[in-house]
Parts: sequence; structure tokens; C-alpha cells
Amino acid sequence: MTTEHTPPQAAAYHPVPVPSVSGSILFAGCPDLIGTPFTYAREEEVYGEGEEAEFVYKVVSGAVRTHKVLSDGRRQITGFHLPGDLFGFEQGEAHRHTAEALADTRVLIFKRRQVERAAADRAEVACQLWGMATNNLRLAQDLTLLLGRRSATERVAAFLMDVDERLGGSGTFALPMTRRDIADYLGLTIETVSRTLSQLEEDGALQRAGGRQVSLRRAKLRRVVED
Amino acid sequence: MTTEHTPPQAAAYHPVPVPSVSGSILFAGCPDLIGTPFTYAREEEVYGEGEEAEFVYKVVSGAVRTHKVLSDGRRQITGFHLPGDLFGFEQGEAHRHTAEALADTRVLIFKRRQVERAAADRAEVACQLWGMATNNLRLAQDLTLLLGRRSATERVAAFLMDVDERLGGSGTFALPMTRRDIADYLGLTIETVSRTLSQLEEDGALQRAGGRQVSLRRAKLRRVVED
DNA sequence: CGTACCATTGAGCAGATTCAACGCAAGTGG
DNA sequence: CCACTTGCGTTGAATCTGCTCAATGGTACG
Repeated sequence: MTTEHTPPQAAAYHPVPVPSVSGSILFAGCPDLIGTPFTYAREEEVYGEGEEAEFVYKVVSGAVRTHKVLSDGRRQITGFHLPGDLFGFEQGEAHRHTAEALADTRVLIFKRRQVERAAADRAEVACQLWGMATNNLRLAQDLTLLLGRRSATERVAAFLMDVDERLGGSGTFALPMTRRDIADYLGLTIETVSRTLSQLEEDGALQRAGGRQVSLRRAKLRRVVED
Repeated sequence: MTTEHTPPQAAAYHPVPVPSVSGSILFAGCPDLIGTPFTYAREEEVYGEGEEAEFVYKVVSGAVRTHKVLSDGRRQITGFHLPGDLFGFEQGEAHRHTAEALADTRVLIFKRRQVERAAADRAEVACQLWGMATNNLRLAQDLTLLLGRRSATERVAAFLMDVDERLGGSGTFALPMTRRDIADYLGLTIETVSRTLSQLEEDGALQRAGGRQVSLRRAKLRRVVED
């Protein structure tokens, strides 16, 4: 383990309104489950594949990616976790992914055993966790369709619309991840992602400024994915 | 809805030992949740995308596939459900996939509301459902890695080993699905699947007999996927 | 024995990758 | 403050994997 989880250094609390995070309480009906604030620096590992799954995490600010790697270096990112998202749950004792912070990130840490105990005691909590898992399953299956049956252009367009929505839906935002991350999420190469973005811009489906900043023409992009 | 779920016509019960199905009870600790036996013919639809998710299902014998389709006909199969597997759960009121029987299939049907009520009442049941969903999530993420980062040969080899394992692990079995189903699961075309099987046979990684029947050389196949 | 469906095989093509060069912006150290 | 380095992103050319289109073979079923 590269990072120590204790003590959580009482991360300076900023009373900044963070989207879709209601506080440090995991479940509305369960005030005894309080998370411990913690921070990770950009590119820092939260946990590694194979490590014991001792904690679960809720993103407060920043962003986290979870991925798997093959022995020859090929990488597949299975999810980006933005503020409000919960991640780190596993079936079994070990983490099956590696999790890393995309940017400086604040999270709340919960003891997995404690959450499991709460679930075992209170059906309400278990149902919430069940719902969360089912929801993540839906997202994973949507990604499956994307990777299995969509072209590079469709993947990038769908990705942009997804990120926009999760970031508030204004249509203008800075991508929180690099081209490499995008490529490894969409099952493409960075060159293809770059070329596709250029093509979409040429087609008037978006405008770029300084690499990360994009401004979407949602109607045009929607026509690209069109399912 | 193309099929009526009532009455279940008391499907002729064959006392054949079916792998990993312990009986008609969904949860060990919950004998009040009894499933109703039902059968579907080969290629028959169990439920369609967009339909109200009224029931959940447990496979007794046969096999079921769940898939999504794009408007232009491209199809992605997100899962094959073999004896012992549970399917049909959704977050929200509507099914997000279509489910069809691969072969003549016997299932147990449970009222979704009833299962949900049991989960809300008994934390033990909810935890089991949570665990099941988490497990399905793991499978979906494994498929994600397969679709995003593996070659056609690796996909087919991994698929064969997976089916073998789920069918008992003898190394010799009949594939319960067509080439089209395999292709739509692996994000390939039927031609590529066929060519890949021919290639694997030529390399001595398997033997074929009559289209569906295969006999795996597990060691060689394992070397192909090698992660 | 014919029909229909499934699977295999071949030839040519296309979309995405690989390999490589280059531009740009942000550090870093002299 | 500037030279140098480093990382990220873009673009071009050549290559290749897997797809499309097409023909043929095999098997089950009426």
C-alpha cells in the first residue's frame, strides 16, 4: 500500500457547496455511519488491485478512476467517480481494480466492515446498497454496449455527453481527465480520441480551447450517437 | 408482451439432476419466497426492453440471453444466464434489456414486488441481493475489459473457457448458443468468430465436431488469454 | 428430397492502430 | 530570465485487424 489511511489528517474543511453531496453522512436514515474526510493528490493511488478491501469511499470533490491492467500494459478504465459517487465495494476480500485520483481529491472514508454490519442490521441500508450496486451494473452494461458495438466517433460523442451531464449539464466544461484516460475508458488509442475530437470540432459538434476545455453543441452530438 | 405468465401450466417436472439449483426456494433463509415453475421455448422472449419489470427469474434448465439493440440493428448481448442464475432485476420500473431463451428453458418466476418486500423486511435477504448485484457487476466489468482491450482471438478463447467453467469444467461440451449470439456477446461478427475457431483448432487449442460441440485444450487456451 | 438455417471460407475494404514527428505549455535549474 | 526538459496533445503515413460482401458446404426438419 502506497498511502496510509490513518490518521486522516483532519483535511481542512471548506464550506464550499459541492454538487450532490449532502454532507458527511452516507445514508439519510443512518446517522451512525459517518465518513472520515481524507484527501488524495493528483495521480495518487487510493487502492491497488489485489489489496484487501478494508475501506469504501465517497467522492466529495475532485475525481477518481478505477481500472484494470493486463500484463502487457493494456489498460481498461471501468469507471470515473465524480463528486457524490461511492466506490470501492467488492464481493470478496480483495479489490479487483486499482483506484487513483485524477486530480487532487477529497473523499469520505468508511470502514467496509462497519458498512456491512449496518447493512446486516438494517434492511433499509442493505436495500440502498443493493440499489447502488444495481445502478452501477446498469452503467457497466451501457459501457459494454458502447465498447462492443459503437464506432470511435459514437464513443467519443457519447462520452462527452455523459461527462457533461454528470458535471451539471451546462454544455461547457473542462474534461477532468487526460486523453490517455479517455482512450483507456473508451477502448481506443489517444491518437484516435484526438483525431475524433478534431473531426467533431470540424463538423461543428463542439469547440475546444486549450486541450481540456470543451463546449458542446448538444443537438449535433446527439445526432451522432442516435440509438 | 408476447407471452402470458399465468397460469404456469405446471411444466412437466423431470427429476434430472440440474447443476447448482437446490430447489424452488430462492433464498435459503426465506422459505416464504417460492418461485412458480414456467417454461419458455427456444427463441421465445421472456421480457422486452421497456416493459414493466414485474417478475424476476431463476434459470432451472436451458439458457437465457439478455441484450440491447441499437436502432440500426447492432446488438450487444450483456449476459448469458445458465442454470442457477438469477436475472431480471432492474433499478427503476422498466426492463432495460430484452431477455430471450436460447433453448427450451425452465425457470422459476418470482414477483418482483414480493422479493423487494422480503428485502425491505429482512436485511439478510437484502444483503443476498446486494451480493448478487455486486457479483453481476464484477462480471460486467470483466466483459468491459474483454471488449475494450482484447483481440478477437483472446475474446473467443476467454469465452470458451468461461462457458466451459460454467458448464461444469469438463473441457468438452456443446455450446448452447449460435455463432451470432457469440459474436454479439464478444463484439465481433459471426465470420470473425468462425475464422477464429478455425484458427484455434488449427493451432491445436481445441477440437470441433458438428458446429456446436467443442473439446478444449485448456492449457493452450490459457496461454492465449494470458493476463 | 427440397428447403431453410447455420456455419465456414475467400476476396477486398475500411476503420482504427502503430510508428513517428512536431507543437505547445509548464516546470526546473543554471 | 533563458535554456532545457518533460508531459500532453495533435497530425501524418503506413499497416493491420476485423468487417463487408459473396459464395459454398453442412445439417436438421418437414
